[in-house]
Amino acid sequence: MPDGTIEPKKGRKFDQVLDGARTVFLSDGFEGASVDDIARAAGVSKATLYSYFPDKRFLFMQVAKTECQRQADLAIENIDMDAPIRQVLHDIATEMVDFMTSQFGKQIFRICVGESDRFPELGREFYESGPVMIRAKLIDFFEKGVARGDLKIDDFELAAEQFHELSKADLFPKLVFNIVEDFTHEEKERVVNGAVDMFMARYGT
Amino acid sequence: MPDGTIEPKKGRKFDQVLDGARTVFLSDGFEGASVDDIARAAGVSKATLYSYFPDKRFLFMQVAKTECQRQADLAIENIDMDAPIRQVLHDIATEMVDFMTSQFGKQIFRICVGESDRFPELGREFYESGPVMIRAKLIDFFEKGVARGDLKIDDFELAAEQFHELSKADLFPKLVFNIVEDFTHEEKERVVNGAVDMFMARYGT
DNA sequence: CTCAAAATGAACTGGTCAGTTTATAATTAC
DNA sequence: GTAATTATAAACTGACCAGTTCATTTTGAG
Repeated sequence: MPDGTIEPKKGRKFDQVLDGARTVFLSDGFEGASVDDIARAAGVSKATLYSYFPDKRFLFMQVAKTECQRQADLAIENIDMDAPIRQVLHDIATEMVDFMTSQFGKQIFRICVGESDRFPELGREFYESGPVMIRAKLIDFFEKGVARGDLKIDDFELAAEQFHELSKADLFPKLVFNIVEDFTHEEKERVVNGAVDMFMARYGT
Repeated sequence: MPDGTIEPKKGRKFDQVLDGARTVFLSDGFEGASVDDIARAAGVSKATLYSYFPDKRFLFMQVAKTECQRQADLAIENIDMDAPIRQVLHDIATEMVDFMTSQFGKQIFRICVGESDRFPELGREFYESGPVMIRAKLIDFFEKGVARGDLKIDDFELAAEQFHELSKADLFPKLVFNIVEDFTHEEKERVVNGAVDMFMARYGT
């Protein structure tokens, strides 16, 4: 029992399979990805893959969960919560837009929406580890703002969801319906600043 | 040439096929729906179906387009554009929420998002006949509001997209990720009123 | 009634894919 | 160095599905 290294999750090739799966799922979607493709991309035999994961769905869930966690960890801690309020709002909105427009953000959303009817845990799982987390962070910040006297908010949950939606205005539909591939910095700024202006007009003191 | 009746679109069973297709696509999605199922639901042989439509995608596009048109026609003309501005905004937001939460609205969105990667015309088609139409209507109304002195707006497009997004706050994610099936009138009112309040705080005079 | 156009059903083609099996080879542990 | 664990390749099962074909029946117009 060599406990010198941190216990590897499941076996030598576990992460290798997960990596291959992430690549293929992200580029082909859930239905579009074949298990043979995933095994090939992972550099692993199909039999090995099936020795780690009971089926394709489970494998996909694992990929989605892992990746969401990774993204959430990355995104949160480069915002200075003590900067002036408009600055903080601007930065948060920018983070959200950047995530949404990233390859991963776009694809994971597309897949979760497309499959969450035939595959309900998936939608729930994503909702819990995405939107719910974001909302919690926003509410935290709003509470500070109210305490400081910068904001006046009655329904915190609604305010958080409003800010979230505002940050995606115009960009989001164009993205999910494949009207455009990506946005310039200026296009993003227009929406982000619009969101901040609107939010402060409503909830600023 | 009996022109007494309005020219039937293509043949006796055209609409019958379309109806069956709508039913099956809406309940099973695009990939999930089999052409055999559709033919069965339409009460038509597969050969007949293929004599009307070249392939499954074309059939789906036809269903989506027809249904969007139908919904758009229905929704638009029961709003009194000359009522007080908050009233009009409230009514428009309510229409949008009702559409979004309808079986058709939910499913067509889910399918278009899920398939628009492998099937790009679909996304574009839906965007043009959905969000773009809504935005145009909103901008029309905003222009009237500005002329009347009720509103002050610089970026009309952005304002329209913002109002659209605000009207879906909180409700939309819960729907597409299958957290809830439907909303009460009160739940909808909370969001709709929140959208109107926010919009007027920013753009009201 | 007649005949052509439209519709039927059932079989068939060619393809894809998830998941299993098996005999063999590589790794690792002791 | 040997035995046990883990991985491999490749073939295979069973199922599903889009789209075609064709011999037969139904429909409807004149």
